[in-house]
Amino acid sequence: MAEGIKGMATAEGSARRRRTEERRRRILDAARARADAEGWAAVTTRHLAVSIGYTQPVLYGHFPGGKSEIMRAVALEGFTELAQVCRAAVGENVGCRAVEAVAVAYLDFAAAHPALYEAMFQSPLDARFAQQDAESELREGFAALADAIGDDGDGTVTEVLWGALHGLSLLERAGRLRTDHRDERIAELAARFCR
Amino acid sequence: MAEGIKGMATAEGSARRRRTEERRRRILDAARARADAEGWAAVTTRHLAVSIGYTQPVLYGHFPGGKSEIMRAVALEGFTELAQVCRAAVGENVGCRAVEAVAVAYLDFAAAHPALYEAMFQSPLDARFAQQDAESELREGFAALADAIGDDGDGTVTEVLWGALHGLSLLERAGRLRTDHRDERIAELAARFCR
DNA sequence: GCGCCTAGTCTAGCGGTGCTAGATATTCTA
DNA sequence: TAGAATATCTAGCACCGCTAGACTAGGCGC
Repeated sequence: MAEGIKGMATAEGSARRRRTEERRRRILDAARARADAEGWAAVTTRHLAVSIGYTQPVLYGHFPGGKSEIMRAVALEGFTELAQVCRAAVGENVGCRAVEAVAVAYLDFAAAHPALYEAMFQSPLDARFAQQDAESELREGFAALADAIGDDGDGTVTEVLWGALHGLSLLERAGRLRTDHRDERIAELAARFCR
Repeated sequence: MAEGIKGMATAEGSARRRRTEERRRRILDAARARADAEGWAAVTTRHLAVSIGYTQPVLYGHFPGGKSEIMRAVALEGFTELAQVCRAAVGENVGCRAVEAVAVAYLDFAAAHPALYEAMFQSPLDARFAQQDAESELREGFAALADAIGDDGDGTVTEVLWGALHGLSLLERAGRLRTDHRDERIAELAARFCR
C-alpha cells in the first residue's frame, strides 16, 4: 500500500514535472515566435502570460530571473542550433570549400533567425554570466569554425573569422551592405581565410 | 527705426537660436555621458530633463522623435568621429601598415566609446532611416577603410574588412574573445587583408 | 471524514518608462 | 500697454518588469 501510494506519488510528481516542463517549453516557444515576428521589445511578460494562458507571476515560477532569463534560455538553444548548423556545413569539406560552406551556413542562420541571433549576441545580458551558461555550446560552434579553416594554431585565426562572420551578419541585417553582393563577400572571405 | 528694430529682432532671434543650439548640445552631451557611464537603458527622458535643468517636454521641442532621435543624433556624431579617426590612422601609411593602423584605430574607438558605438550600430533604430541620416559620414569612414587596403575593386573587400572589424569589436566587448590575444588578431587580420 | 499544509495561481499594486494634451508663464510685437 | 506668440510646466496616459499577499485545490496525518 505504502508502496502503491509512493508509486502514485512519484507518478504524480513526474506528471507534474512533465506539465511544468511542457509549460516551460511553451513559454520559450511563445517568446521566440513573438520575438521573430515583432522583435524582442514586443516580448513582454504580460503578452507572454496571455500566450500561455496564465498570469504574469507564473512566468517567474519558471524563470525567476524574469524576461532576461527567458531570453537567455532562448539564446542557449540558439547556440546549440548554430553549432549544429556549422558542423553540418563543414561536413566532409576541406579547404576553401569548407570555409565557404560554413560562412554560408553561419550567415544564413543569422539571417533566418534574426531575433534568435540577437538574443545570443546583442542582448543586454551580463556577458560574463551568459558566457558561462553557453560556454560548451559556444565552444562547439567555435570548434566547427576552427575545423573549417583548419586552424592548427592557437585559435587566433578562428577568432578573426568568427568576428568577420559576426560583423557581416549584423551589417547585412542592418541594411548597411549591398545585399546583391553577398556571394562576392563570402567568396572574398573564403579566399582570404582558406589557407 | 524699423531697421534698428529689425536688427534687434534678428539679434534677439539669433541669441535665442544660440541658446536653443546650446541647449541641444547639452542634451546630447548629457545623453552621451550618461550612456557611457550607465548604458543606454539608463538614459531616460526624465533623467535627461533633470540634467539640463528643464522638464521632459522641453526635450521634445528639440527632438520631436524623442529618445530614439536623441540616440540617432549622438550616433551621427559618432560616425563623423569614427571616420576622422580612421582617416587619421591611415595617414601616410600604405599596404599592411595602413591596414594594421586602421584596424587598431577602429577597435580602439569602439572600445573607448562603447555606448557611442552601440548607438551607431546596435540601436533599435529603423535601419533605413538611420542610414539615410548617416550616409555621408558612413561613406567617409568606408572610404578610409577602402584607402587603407587599397581597394580598387567594387568595394567587396572593404565590406568584408569592415565586417571583420565590426564583429571583432563587438565580440571583444562582449568578452567572448581572449583579451590578451588582441594584437595577434589584428596582425592576423592585417596579414590577410593587406594585399 | 476532518483539519492541516503545501503548492499553484491570481489580484492588485509598486515604481518606472516614453510621451503628450492642456494650462500657465514669459517674451515679443504692434 | 494690450494682445499675440512663444516657452515652459503640471499632470496624466498607457505601458513596462516585477512582486507581496490573498485565495484555492489537493495530498497527508489523525
